Amino acid sequence: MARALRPLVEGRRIVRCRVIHPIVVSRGSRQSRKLAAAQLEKSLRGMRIRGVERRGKYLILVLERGAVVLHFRFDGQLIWFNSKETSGHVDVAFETGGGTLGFVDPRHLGRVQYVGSPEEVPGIRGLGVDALSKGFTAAHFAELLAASRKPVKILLLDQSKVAGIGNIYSSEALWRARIDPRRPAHRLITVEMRRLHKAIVDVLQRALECCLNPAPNFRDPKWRFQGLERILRVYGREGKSCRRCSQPVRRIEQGGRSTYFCAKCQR
DNA sequence: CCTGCTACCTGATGGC
DNA sequence: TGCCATCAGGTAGCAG
Repeated sequence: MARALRPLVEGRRIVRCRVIHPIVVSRGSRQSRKLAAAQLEKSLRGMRIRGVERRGKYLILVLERGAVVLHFRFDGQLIWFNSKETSGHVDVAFETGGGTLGFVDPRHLGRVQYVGSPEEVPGIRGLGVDALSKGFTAAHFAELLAASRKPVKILLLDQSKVAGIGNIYSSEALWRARIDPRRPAHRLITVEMRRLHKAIVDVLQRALECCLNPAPNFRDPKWRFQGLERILRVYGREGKSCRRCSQPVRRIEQGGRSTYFCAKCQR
């Protein structure tokens, strides 16, 4: 998202910001939502967008002064349109001279906020090492695993340990590394930790390549990252045969979320 | 401090 | 067709 968005918005000035559904700017009362919405609109008026950054699953529009922090949760997305008319389900519209960026989230679980610095957002301050950064080394990862008794799948989802791995890629990485998602993290042996580390990096990089070509078309109001299914080996394949050993893929619940794995070749 | 559970929202899907 | 239950790529806040 950050890479695709950069050429579209970098250097542009936000002429006006309109909050259409205040629920995405605050989870407080109706009153406090309205207040937060008004403050966001006021803070962004006339502000130039210097750059676009990503931290874990947060997207950040870096402004001349302060920043807009976006989180998409399950369904949030961005679209770009030319008119000022907000068609469809736009929650927040950022109008620039050359077009409007819309934050769209029909379920309203996503968040949009203006901050002086991204570090003010607790979720960002608390992020662990980013899975796509140089700091994510096998050695560091091994230390994290060794320090936790949680099931390894649950640990992978903990953004305060490693930032950027979600429910799909945690299942995918464990399948690639042939590790049972239920195993306590600290019980993995060194070669398994290294295998899992490589699997995480590989699966995220493949997904990234997939998402960048074809690049998302923000002008299509119902665009989605395409072709991700092509790289998925287990996620969502309950009952279908394992791509490695033909055993049926199982779905279990861990921490209230679905995990997919093969009980035969993941040990 | 850590851990596990639930609320937050709405739309799509599948069984009956 | 309509109705109901279930599921969804995530995180914050709470209790223990």
